[in-house]
Amino acid sequence: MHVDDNAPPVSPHACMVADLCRHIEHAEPPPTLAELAVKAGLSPYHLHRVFKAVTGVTPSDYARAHRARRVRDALPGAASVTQALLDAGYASNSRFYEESNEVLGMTPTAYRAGGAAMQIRFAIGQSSLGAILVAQSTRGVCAILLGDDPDLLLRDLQDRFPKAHLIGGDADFEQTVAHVVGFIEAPRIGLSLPLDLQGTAFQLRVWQALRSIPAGQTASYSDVAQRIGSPSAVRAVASACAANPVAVAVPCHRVLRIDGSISGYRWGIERKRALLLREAAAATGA
DNA sequence: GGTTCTCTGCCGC
DNA sequence: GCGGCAGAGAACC
Repeated sequence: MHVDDNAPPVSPHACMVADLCRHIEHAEPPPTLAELAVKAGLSPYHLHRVFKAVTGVTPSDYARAHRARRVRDALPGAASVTQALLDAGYASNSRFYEESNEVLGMTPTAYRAGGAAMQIRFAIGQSSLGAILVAQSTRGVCAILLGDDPDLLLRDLQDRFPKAHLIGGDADFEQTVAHVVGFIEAPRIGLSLPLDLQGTAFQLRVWQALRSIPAGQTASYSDVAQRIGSPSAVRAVASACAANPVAVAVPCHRVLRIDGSISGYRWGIERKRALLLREAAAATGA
């Protein structure tokens, strides 16, 4: 997938951390910090910091998130809830139920019943920035995608929600799209629709921070990293921006390089430039 | 309730 | 860039 127009070069650290992530995913009891340190050839202290700087989360957070993902994947097809969570690596039933609300946003049984067949309405329209796809789950807007080719936008939506039941061409929903297009043309008015954002804990923190940047203002990636309390996680912030599923509603276009130059944009750098120009004009004029 | 592991601020090389 | 300590907190038994 095309994520960043000019992604920074991959550092040796990033490669090493990527290896460790794969190791965490495959090891059966999750590896301890000390074990990971041996594998990386670093001290546990330093490894911990490096890992967090690259990914934005600690190794144990990463392991927890991966375990949670495994349950989510296993739950819909599992023989029982208990079987699914034991398979995913939870030691016991009670351990999982303690955090199930955080992991699933609902009880495990409800998730198993309804989560897999999540219904998503979508429509594709045109805005001054080109083609736009808006999608909405029962909880809120879950995707706003921009591009040149409507077919590619639809394929992107399918990739993001492979198990969902996608419903297009709904007349009622066209109104919602018109609403979102209006918001794209004038972001300052705000989007009065609820968002349904799915992401890792770290991504959600970043997206929340982005939403606090008002139209007409910008921030650097390290500003955002500081704002969420992980000042060294600059690269991870950039990745989270690139993973933003709702263009403009989570204003990742307001994040610039530290020297103020425009860095990459998931939906094309020209769109980022256009959005920023428009917002700056609205801020000074009128 | 004690132990072990995790996490972070601070410092030294 | 890297290692290590101190001390607090969470997880585990």
